[in-house]
Amino acid sequence: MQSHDLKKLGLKATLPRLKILEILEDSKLRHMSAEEVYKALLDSGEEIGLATVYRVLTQFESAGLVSRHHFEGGHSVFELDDGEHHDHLMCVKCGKIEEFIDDTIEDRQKAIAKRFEFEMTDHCLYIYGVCPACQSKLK
Amino acid sequence: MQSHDLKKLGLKATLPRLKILEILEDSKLRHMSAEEVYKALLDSGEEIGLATVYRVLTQFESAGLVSRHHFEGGHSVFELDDGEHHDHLMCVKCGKIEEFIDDTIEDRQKAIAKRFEFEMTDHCLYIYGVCPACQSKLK
DNA sequence: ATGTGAATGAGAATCTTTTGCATCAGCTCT
DNA sequence: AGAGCTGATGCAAAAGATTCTCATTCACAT
Ligand SMILES: [Mn+2]
Ligand SMILES: [Mn+2]
Ligand SMILES: [Zn+2]
Ligand SMILES: [Zn+2]
Repeated sequence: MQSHDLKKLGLKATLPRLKILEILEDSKLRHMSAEEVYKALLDSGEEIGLATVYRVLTQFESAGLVSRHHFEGGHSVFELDDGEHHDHLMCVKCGKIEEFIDDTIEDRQKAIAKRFEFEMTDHCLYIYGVCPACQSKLK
Repeated sequence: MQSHDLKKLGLKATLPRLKILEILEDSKLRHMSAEEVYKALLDSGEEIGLATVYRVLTQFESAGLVSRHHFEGGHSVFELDDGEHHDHLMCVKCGKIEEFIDDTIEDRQKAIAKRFEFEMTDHCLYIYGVCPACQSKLK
């Protein structure tokens, strides 16, 4: 992501915005809370306020650059949005997240929205469980 | 729900617990926030603290009497759990909620969990959209 | 009826997210 | 490059949701 990409979206290419994008692109965590982004910025030597992190992430969400999820527990996590929808599978023990898409499920969702005459705007599916690694640990 | 049902679950049949169950059973809202339960209690003349409402709802969740959902926005809403799983369709304009189950989707979810070797513990699907009533209003 | 441990109420505390406001920094136009 | 306008930032305060602390009360087995 380059500064002129931000400008195309009507957002000034400020240092906090560029750094936050950089964190989201480079972090091994694909899904980060605002706090995690904030800490990663500190670790990389940037003094950017937490309020700015929240503001920027929300702006990025509006611009379609990132998507926000509410996993069990309720608070927000963010990930870069490449335009391709996907759903999530999360380990309730260690928090590991797997991503998937299933066209059959996507189709059924559309059919259900149609049946209730809803104009679907969004949807999300979360599967929770215990990942292979955590299953082994429990034994 | 009777007091001996609570006792079976290892919960004393206290007035707050019985009243909260009553609210959940009688309210026309099937999905209520803790705050909404609290207000409903006040309206019905019960002086029950908000902290108790939170505690009791959490206990009921652990006991399997109610289930908790995090719709978009993140905070908790509760509903009586009759043991039958279902998913949700929510209007982003007015908050109206429709419930549904789709066996095809349920099967696909199991298959996905299996593919990733997760032991599935739970899952939830939220479809967001604009309900028929709100579509008309917008015109 | 009594005793004991569990449950409650009130408020303080915590956690996450948002907001107000003074200051600062991109960006556009010389 | 410089000036000015406007939006962006930092900090601290505020807000909203939920949990915790602790003194008091209550449910229920005895
Ligand atoms: Mn993802
Ligand atoms: Mn429901
Ligand atoms: Zn795990
Ligand atoms: Zn509606």
